Amino acid sequence: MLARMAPVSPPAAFAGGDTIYAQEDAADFIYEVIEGMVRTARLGMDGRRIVHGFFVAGDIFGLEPNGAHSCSAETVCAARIASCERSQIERRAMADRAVATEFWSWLLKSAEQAGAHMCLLARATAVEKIAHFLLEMAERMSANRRFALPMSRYDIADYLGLSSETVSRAFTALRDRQLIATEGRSVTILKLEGLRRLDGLAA
Amino acid sequence: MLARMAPVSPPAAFAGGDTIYAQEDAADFIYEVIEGMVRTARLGMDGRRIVHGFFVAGDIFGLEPNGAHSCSAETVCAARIASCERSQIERRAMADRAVATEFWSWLLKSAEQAGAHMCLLARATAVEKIAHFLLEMAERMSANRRFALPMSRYDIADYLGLSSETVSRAFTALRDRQLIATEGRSVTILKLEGLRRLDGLAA
DNA sequence: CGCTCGATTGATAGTGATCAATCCGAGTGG
DNA sequence: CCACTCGGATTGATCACTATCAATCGAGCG
Repeated sequence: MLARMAPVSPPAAFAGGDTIYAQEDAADFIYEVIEGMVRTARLGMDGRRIVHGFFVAGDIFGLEPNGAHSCSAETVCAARIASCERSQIERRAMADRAVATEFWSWLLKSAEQAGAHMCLLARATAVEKIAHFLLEMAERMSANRRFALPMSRYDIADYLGLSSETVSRAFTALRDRQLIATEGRSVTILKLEGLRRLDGLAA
Repeated sequence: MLARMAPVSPPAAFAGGDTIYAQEDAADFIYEVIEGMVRTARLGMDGRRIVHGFFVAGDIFGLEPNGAHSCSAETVCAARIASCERSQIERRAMADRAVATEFWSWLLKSAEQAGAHMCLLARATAVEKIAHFLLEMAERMSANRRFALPMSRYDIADYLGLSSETVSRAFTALRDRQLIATEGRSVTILKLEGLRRLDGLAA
């Protein structure tokens, strides 16, 4: 929660597909998703896109080491985004011990998540990646069984290092195994345990 | 440099292959490599290993969000390792603004590196991964053209999400293209530009 | 000397990318 | 209102890349 740490601007409203900042833009602000979803992505020289992460309500993004963003950030669907000057955060972190602690633990947690994602990218099969992805999304969107994925198959593919066709096939494979049901972009988890068994990466 | 930030213990000497800490151990210390090389790795339930990173002289490792290590850390070759209580670091960071800034920028930089590695894992071919790996190692071991890789092909494979055989084949492919020369585990870069062209992931 | 481990190379199989066609829903303009 | 279009999703066919299985070779070591 950014507001606990620094004064935030009133949330700005975006439509789906809007660009919040572009690769190489100056990284002077930090953002928090109030509602909706945001993705951060990087484009390689050869046009290959990598989606670094999806951010939902309560998530913070836009913090980067150098002066410039290494990723672009776009809304996946209509969203409201609060922002805060980076210098403000830094000043507050220096002055207020609680803010510093919160920020520090947040940084560590995102490093941890990046590590888990690296495991997934390095070693999991397509179906395992999708199973993990669905469990991750269900948890982050705090949905029990049924939830709507706002992002396209292309977004999922670029997040998991797959092609969109393979993402489709993995969905149908899970559906054929009766682990999930799908209806457009909304997913119902039928057998949580079955998905968990496929997500065998966590130690 | 850990010593600038907190009192460190005198460096401990390890042989190659020693375990510094194991997965699930309590994460009460932070470490700095003084000499040699360390790898951090995670084992999945099914035995698949993922090497999260290699650390050389000057690198810090062992900092994790929860109380327990999610990775194990082992020496790749004989090494000297300094350590420091985590609580000490935290106390110093609270008290000294310069320490806090240094630590913070260090955290952000490692997040950035993790992001770059995710791109590599997600989208690069085997030869591209090896090309990038060699450039990364040449830079981090501050070697100009010729350097010895202390880690095995298995370590490299688990770092890049490949099999050891594929790593071997990628090395011979690069050798056949006259981009590198190899002699056991030591590598000579013959055409830096050729390798850079393969490493087309950075934006 | 024989052992084991790591590296390399070959042969084969499997997984996912790519090319291609179809289908569907939403938006658009006649 | 309906034909039209367009992007996303799905499925099929084929191909490329890498994993896997297997054999060999060499170095280090008891």
